[in-house]
Amino acid sequence: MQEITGLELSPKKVQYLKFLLKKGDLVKTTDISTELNVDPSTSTKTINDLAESGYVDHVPYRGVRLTEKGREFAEFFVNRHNILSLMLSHYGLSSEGACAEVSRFEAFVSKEAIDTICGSMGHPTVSVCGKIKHSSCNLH
Amino acid sequence: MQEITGLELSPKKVQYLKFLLKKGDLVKTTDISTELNVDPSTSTKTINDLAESGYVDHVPYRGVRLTEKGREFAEFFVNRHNILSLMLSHYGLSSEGACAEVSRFEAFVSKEAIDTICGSMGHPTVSVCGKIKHSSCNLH
DNA sequence: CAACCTTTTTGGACATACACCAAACATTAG
DNA sequence: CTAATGTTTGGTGTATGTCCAAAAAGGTTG
Repeated sequence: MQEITGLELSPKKVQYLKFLLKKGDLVKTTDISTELNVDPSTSTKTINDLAESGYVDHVPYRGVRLTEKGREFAEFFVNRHNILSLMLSHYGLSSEGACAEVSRFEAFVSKEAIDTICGSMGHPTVSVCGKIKHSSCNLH
Repeated sequence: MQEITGLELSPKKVQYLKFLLKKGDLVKTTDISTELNVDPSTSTKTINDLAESGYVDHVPYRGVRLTEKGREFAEFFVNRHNILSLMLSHYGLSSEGACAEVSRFEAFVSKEAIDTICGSMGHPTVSVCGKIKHSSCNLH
């Protein structure tokens, strides 16, 4: 289990990891390119970056799978998304609006801030976008 | 007065405009490079970009000044920063923590979201980082 | 008012992130 | 085992943002 600052990955790479976690198991690079609306060659290249950094394992022509490290990060990314969406929804944004807004900036919010916000909310278990787990929250 | 989506400028350029508004009047490109910790040649280049897009006027070797358009955007950027900082401070972040956190992601939050949040807060006039004006808030 | 010193800009190079296209390559279906 | 399909490689391009070295402009002072 490694330190997560929350600022390790670019917005696009965060999207990749969240999608990989949602799909689970072995995912085709083509599924990713379809989901994220990019050329298949783009997703292959990005996946190779993520593999080099140890977030995924890539078996060429076969598919991609999160590593243990990748899974931990992906779970944090999903929680971060959900906590931020819940927060925005408290200020009058619709579920969809909050979700869309958060998707643009979530990659730049630190884990430290998320833990603080999460604690301040009383560690909610449900957001407007999905459920929230607290295994990685440092403020128990 | 033109439409502002809030997503027009990159994080760095938002910083430039906020600094220019704070300093007011004619600002040396060297002051900017000192403030933002970049090489003077970097600030000159970025200022030229902003001048091409109509946010500033640049008189070479003399200084930089916000245009009317630039001033409107800069005021929105400052308000956005302050509203988001106030929001985060409601969830347990310190003034400095909220301010630092917001500085990283503010460029990706839309004016539409800010107006909604601002309205939901009852149009506060004071934040943890400075005062808030409401001239540009669409939900008066 | 000319030479010098300082400030600012220009030009060139580089890094990161992201994207696409065309061609090569592997897998799978028939 | 060949053809169609799916995937990767290599090449290129755009947008940001960065620095360094050299040129240019501005300011200062004998």
